[in-house]
Amino acid sequence: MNDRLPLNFFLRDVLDVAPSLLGKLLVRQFDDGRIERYPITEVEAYRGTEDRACHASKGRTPRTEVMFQQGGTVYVYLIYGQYWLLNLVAGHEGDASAVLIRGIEGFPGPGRVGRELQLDRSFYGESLSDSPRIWVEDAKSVTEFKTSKRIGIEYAGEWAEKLWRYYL
DNA sequence: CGCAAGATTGGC
DNA sequence: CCAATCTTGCGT
Repeated sequence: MNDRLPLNFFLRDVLDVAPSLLGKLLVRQFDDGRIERYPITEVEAYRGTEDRACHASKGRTPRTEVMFQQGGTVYVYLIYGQYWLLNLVAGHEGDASAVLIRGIEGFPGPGRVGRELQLDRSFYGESLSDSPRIWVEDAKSVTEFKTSKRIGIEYAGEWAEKLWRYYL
């Protein structure tokens, strides 16, 4: 099909939004007009200021600001000075939660996702409802998926134990 | 203003 | 196992 997910899809608890994104189509229209659709295969939920693994746990900063706003937007940031990681902000204003897109069909790994989609700083705050270059389309719901602890956040103490990684 | 650490990846 | 590469938040 070809329908963009409505804003409401993202205005739910991130623990509902994250697994719901599995199998959905991440769509990117590049500068040359080319459009690619990638089924989402792996995600992780980062939930609010309490979650020590979530960047929002640092409070409101220039970098985390978009997560504190209403969901349905893009949160990107550069990691290790090399990779732009893609997150989709979830929840209502103040929830400060987001879903990290860790893998899409053909491109496993958050860093590879950002590279394939040619992301950069300009995507920060982009609206998934209006953007002409990035959005998510509905697809047949996934009935089965796995969960595990989130990757690379050993510093988060008890929060590192949460099974908030969802993958096919 | 300096510095250590980071939701990673790829090469040795 | 470890370097690459640079932004960010925090301490001085």
